[in-house]
Amino acid sequence: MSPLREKILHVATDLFQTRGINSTGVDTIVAVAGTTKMTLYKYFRSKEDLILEVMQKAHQDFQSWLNDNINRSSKQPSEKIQNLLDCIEEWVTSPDFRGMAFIKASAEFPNEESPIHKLSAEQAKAFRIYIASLANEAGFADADGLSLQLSMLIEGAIQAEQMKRGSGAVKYAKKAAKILIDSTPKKRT
Amino acid sequence: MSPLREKILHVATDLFQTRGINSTGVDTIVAVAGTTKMTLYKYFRSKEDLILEVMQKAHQDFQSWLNDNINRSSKQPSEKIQNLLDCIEEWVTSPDFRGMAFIKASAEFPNEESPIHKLSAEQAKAFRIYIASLANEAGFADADGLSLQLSMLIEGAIQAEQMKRGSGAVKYAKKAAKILIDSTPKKRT
DNA sequence: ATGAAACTATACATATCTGTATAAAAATAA
DNA sequence: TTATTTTTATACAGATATGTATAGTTTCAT
Repeated sequence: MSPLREKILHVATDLFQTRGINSTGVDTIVAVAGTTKMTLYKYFRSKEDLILEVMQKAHQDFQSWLNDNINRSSKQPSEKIQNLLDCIEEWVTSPDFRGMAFIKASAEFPNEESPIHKLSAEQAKAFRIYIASLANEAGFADADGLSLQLSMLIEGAIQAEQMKRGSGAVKYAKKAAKILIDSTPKKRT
Repeated sequence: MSPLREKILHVATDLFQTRGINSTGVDTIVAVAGTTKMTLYKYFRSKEDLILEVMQKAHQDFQSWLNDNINRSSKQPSEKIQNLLDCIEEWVTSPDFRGMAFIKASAEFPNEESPIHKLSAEQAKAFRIYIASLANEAGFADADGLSLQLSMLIEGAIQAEQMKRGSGAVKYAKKAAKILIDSTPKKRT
C-alpha cells in the first residue's frame, strides 16, 4: 500500500483521538501528514470514508493486540478470561492510551442512521462477542451475561481513566471482575 | 428568569443530546427555539457559555432526580445503595433517555485544557462522590472502592444502552452490582 | 530519454460556523 | 402617549469546513 496513504491514515488516527473527529479538518490532516488535499482525496473518497477506515483499522489493531496478548500469556481457557483484565490494564495505563475509538465516535455521531454510529455499534458488539467466546471456552454457563458484565466494567474503566489519567480505576475494575468471575456458575459437565 | 432564555436552554439541551454538541450550530438552536441569534447572544456570552450552562443544568437536574428518587423509595441507608441501580434502570429505560451528558461532552472535547472537558471531569467526580456517600452511610469499609466499581458498572451500562436501545444491559448490571455489594465488607463497629 | 503515474501548489466554489452591526417592530411601563 | 426595553429581521464580517479544477513538478520504469 502507498506509504502516503498509510501516513494519512496514521495521522488521522492520532488527530481524531487527541482533538476529536469533528474538530479535525482535512486541511489539518494533510498539513501534519506533509501532503495535500488532492492526494488525500485520491485515496479516500470523502472525509467520512477516511473516518470509517480509521475506525476499522483501530478496531482491528486493538483486537489483534488483545487476542495475541491473551493467547501468549495464558494457554488454558480458564486463565484467559482472568488475563483479560490484565491486558486491559496494560493497554489503559500505557502512555499513548487515548480512549476507546468506537465509544468516542458514537458520542460524536449520535444519529443512529449515521454510518459512523452504525460502525461504532458493530464494533462494540464484536468486542462483547469476543469476550463471550472467552467466557464460553472457560466453561461458564451464562457466557453472554458474564461477557456483558465484564464489558460494562471495562468500558466504564476506560471512561474513568480517559477522563482522569492515573485514576487507578482499572485496579478496582480488576477486583470487581475477579469477584464476578468467581461467583458465576460453570456449565454442567 | 426570562422565558426565552429558558426556551433556548431547553432547546439546546435537547439538540446537543440528539445531534451532538459540535454538530449543532447556534442558527439551528435559535430556529428551533423560535428566536434569533441576537437574543441568544444577549443571554449567553458565547456558544461555549451556553454549552457549560446546559451541562450544569443537566447535571443538577439528574442529581436532584436521582437523590429524590432514592430517598423517596427507601429510608434505610443500607437500602439506598441497593436502590441506586433500580433508579438508574428507570432512567436508562425511559423513552427520552439519550445518554449521560458529561460522558458525551468529554468525548467531543478531549482536550484537557478545554473548560468543557474540565466540567465533564468535575461532574464525573461529583457523581462518584455521591455514590461514595451512599456507600459510606450504608457502612461499607472501602466506600470509595465500591463507589468506583459501581460507577464504572453504571457508566458502562449507560454506554451499552445508549448504543443499542433495549439491550437489557442494565439488568445484568444490576445483578453484578448486587454481587459486588454483597461481597464488600462492612466497617467494624 | 521519453512517457506514465504520482504528487504538489494554488486557487476556487460552496457551504457553514460564530459573532456583530444596524434598524425596524413589538411589548411594557410611566 | 411617551419613553424604555425587549425582540426581531437582516445583512454582514471573518473564519473554517469539505471538496474540486487546473497546471506544474517530481518520480520512476522502460
